[in-house]
Amino acid sequence: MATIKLSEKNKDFFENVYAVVREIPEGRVTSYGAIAAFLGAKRSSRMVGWAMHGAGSMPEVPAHRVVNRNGYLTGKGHFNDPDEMELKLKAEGIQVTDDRVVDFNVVFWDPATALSL
DNA sequence: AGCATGACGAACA
DNA sequence: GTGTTCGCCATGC
Repeated sequence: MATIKLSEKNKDFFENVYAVVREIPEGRVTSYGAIAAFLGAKRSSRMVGWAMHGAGSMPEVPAHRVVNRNGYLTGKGHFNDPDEMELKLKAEGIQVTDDRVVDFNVVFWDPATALSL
């Protein structure tokens, strides 16, 4: 169990990330960079990934819908079960081949376009 | 306090 | 188009 100590400052960033991820509709995916950019920290895509790491304790955060800009399921190994990510995506109608989202450009969901600040 | 790492991304060769 | 390097910034040792 990872004891996540959320400092007030980080809490804000983490919650922003979670809020965006929660808005990802089923059958769609987005990228760490897109979320980071939407939050105004486009160069901190790594922090988004770190936020997802904490999201493991956040059941309501569909982290499986977040992949890298290449459409690869880079974070699959961080789930409880590595296959869980691919499985969930397929269950939502997203085709996954060789750990990569098929038609990534089509199912891609851009928070900057779908959401408003 | 300093060094190494990381669910990434963009730039460069 | 592929491979390598740097930047980003929080976390862990």
